[in-house]
Amino acid sequence: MKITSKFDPSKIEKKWYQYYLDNNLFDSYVDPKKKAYTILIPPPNVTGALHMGHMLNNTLQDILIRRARLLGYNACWVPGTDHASIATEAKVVKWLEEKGISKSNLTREQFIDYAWQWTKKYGGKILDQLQKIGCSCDWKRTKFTLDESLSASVIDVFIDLYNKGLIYKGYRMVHWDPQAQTTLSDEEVQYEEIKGKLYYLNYPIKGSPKYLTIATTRPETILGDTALCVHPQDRRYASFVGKTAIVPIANREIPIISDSYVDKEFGTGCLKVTPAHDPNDKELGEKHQLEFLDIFNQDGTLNALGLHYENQDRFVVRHKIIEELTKLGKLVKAENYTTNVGKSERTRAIIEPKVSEQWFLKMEELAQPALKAVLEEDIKLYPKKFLNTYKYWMENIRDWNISRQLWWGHRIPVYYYGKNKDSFVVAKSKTQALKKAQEISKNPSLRESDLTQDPDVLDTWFSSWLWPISVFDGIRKPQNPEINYYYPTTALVTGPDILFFWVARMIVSGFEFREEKPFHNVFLTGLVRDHLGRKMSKQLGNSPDPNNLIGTYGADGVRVGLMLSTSAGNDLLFNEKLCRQGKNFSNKIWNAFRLIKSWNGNAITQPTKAQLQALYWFENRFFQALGQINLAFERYRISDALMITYKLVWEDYCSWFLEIIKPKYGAPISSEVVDKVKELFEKLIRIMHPFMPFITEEINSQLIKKAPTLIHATWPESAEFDANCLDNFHLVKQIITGFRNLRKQHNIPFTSPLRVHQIAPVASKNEPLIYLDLFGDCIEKIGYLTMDTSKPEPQEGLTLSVDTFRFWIAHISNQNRTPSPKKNIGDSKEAIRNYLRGLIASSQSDEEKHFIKKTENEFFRLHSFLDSIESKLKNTRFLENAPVSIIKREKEKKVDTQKKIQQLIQDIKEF
RNA sequence: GGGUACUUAGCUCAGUUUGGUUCAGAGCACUUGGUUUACACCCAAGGGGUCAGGGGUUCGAAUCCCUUAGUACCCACCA
Repeated sequence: MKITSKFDPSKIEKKWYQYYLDNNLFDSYVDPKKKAYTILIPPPNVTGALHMGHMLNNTLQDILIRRARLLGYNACWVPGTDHASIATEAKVVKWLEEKGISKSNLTREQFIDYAWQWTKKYGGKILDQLQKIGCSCDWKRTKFTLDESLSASVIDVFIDLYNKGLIYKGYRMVHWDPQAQTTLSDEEVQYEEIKGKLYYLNYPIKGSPKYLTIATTRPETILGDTALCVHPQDRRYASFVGKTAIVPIANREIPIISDSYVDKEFGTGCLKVTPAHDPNDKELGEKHQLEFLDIFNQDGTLNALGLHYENQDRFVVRHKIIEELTKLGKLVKAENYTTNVGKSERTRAIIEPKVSEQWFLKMEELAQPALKAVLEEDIKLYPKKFLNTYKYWMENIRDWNISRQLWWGHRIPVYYYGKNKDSFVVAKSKTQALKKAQEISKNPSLRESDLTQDPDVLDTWFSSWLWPISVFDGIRKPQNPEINYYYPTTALVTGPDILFFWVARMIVSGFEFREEKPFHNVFLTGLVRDHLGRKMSKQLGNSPDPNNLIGTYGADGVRVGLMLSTSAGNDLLFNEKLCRQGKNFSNKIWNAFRLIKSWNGNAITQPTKAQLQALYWFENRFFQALGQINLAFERYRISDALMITYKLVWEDYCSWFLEIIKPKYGAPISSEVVDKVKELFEKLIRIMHPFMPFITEEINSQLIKKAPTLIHATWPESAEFDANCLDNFHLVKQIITGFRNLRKQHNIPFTSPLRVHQIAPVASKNEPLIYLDLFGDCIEKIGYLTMDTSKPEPQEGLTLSVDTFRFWIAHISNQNRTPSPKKNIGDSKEAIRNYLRGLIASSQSDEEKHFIKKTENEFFRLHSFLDSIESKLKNTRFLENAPVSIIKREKEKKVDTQKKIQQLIQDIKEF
């Protein structure tokens, strides 16, 4: 591959992903010798297209799984998709409509057939997209919730729970989605504030000229009214209780009852009761044994009870009925009113509360172990703040409505054999059902054709709550080695929006069917929002296309961009700029690689002191950072781990370390140094690999090849580090930065940029502790800073070469004004001050005086800066803790630094 | 209506468990200077914050307590 300065990720991404697949590198097999690290993908909807939320989730999972692999675990990431009954069925219906086929003209079998066609054609695309961002799933294990084994598990579980008496059939006020024509669970309903009207209507009283006024937001439901209700202590209405009111339009007679449920303050204090269409009214209705009048068809139009409004939509009727009531003089007034209206999460249709017959799962008992496990932190939630919400929900859990009036999904294994609603059996198959039915009904002449299976399917979550068990076929085969090995899984990574839908229920099922938690850790990511804080949605069009992102920034770049902004558990305000940062980082790494690769080390050249020093320092810095990274991973603070890595690589490795190591152009470099530099780089590559699998893999293949691929590599081992050395280097940085700052302030022009070419502190007390050649090629122009601690006596400040000082002056003024005196005026502060005063005294103009004064200030500023760090530096010994081998070589190669400095000073003088 | 959090630099967020050696931090953005031979997708330097407002406890508060304001999420939904 041709090396270019700009890193082009597209080719290597394809190349490496294909290589991984061809060599089955993501596969995992039961291996008792290794510890398992298991992650199950939260199965995306089979209809789904990859969106930013998936990108975030799955990148996190991939980072965890790749790191686990490096740590030597048997890492297993199981992918798969969810059949998502409502969402998929809706899509299939739409697809068929486009083809001119109506669902109502199809038999169930035909429809299911089409649904499978659709699924096979368009479904599961999302898994291909996951491959593009580098997800290292064990693709051979890919599961679908409608797979045979998973479906069979669902049916087994239904039967089991039914036999335990936990599943029952009941009439409930359910959320009815008139568009999808199915019930929804509480969780599938979203409330929205809608501006509507509160209508005040008069109900005549039978046998009296008086009337009662009620307030309602839903006037169309008056046709289903079966009572009026007032508060028992409400004196205004006491005389009405027990009388009969007449429903306008319908002219039906209904009782006037009293119940303390009614709020005297709201509206008129008089409530119309519609038991079939309001959850609270339903309770009132049951309590007072009122009639239930269901006035709606399944599609939200009115039925025969709607009289002349039959077959008209509920919202159309609302307007018409108000017109009619106005004509009849029953409408008192209409106030503007804001009300919360429930909408279907899937179809956005306004929910109709409806009493209907449904299957339920009793939850209270089941929830107990699941509650306990989380409260006792047997299962850990990250971040912890979700614990309270979880607790509250589990303590107030309601029975789970598990039936859905759809075709796409797991059909409820209930078979009716008689006309009576209770004449049913629960069985795995029709054949078995027949046997049972024959036994129970004591009617051996029953035939299969006499059996009708319940038309409903199960809630999608009723299959996905078994996911951790059923992907390893642990429901049907509890002793399956697979499930015993991989279960409980290590971590679950998902969004907090499905904490109850899914996470809580998986915990419940885990304890119920395996008596063991399904996972150790739950990592809840934030929701992905745009940079304005809005949710990403198709309507807003603010969700970037992942494919484009990958194309523009590379998979590694996008991964880094996403991870940079995911502080644990907070929503993520996604900004494409972050991907650019990720891409820039890739490029930086690539160029560091190019630099290192270009070095041809030779055995003759000796390492410089600065190089040895830098090697020693960076190694320690690496281990410091590694410890921090490991800790961040343990706490699931992935973005922290990445940021530490990012700074380690960019700042420490590239900006400081490589700049010190780098020889002057064309100068030789010791092969020993090159080897060590590569070795350190290779360590960095390994810790970067989980974040940026592709670029690291490519570099590994070109540079070191220690392991055939990074899938085979190991995570670097932790080690103690020399904190003292890090402190010392920090000081060196401060000095250098200080000088750069001064240079910048004085706008001193340089023909070449400022670099640190030498940092050569040495061990012996008899040598200058540190000297900095700050200016590389421009050495003759600037000179040196020396800090000479060879003198036993404590010094006043640091020794600064006067020639250096002169040079400063020269440059601060301008090129023409190089000071003439070349005599040594002494290095002490006093001497310099005297010298300056002399200059001021003899200066010709005010301008020059001013200039010198200014220079003096600057000089002493520099001086006090150096003073401030001098005390710290005095006792610093950079090599004190260096490995013996380095010290040895250091001694062998010892240069008389002082001599060298004097030589250089001499050079400057001559200049 | 009930509950849980949150408010720190222009932006996104660490730091609050256990008050004091990270106490005012990071990344990005910004300003200035710079094409050198890894990288301008770059290098170097710099500016920026009464830690939401107010009060209290303390020798000492971003951190603990009270209070006000604002924001987010969860739960329940009143006709």
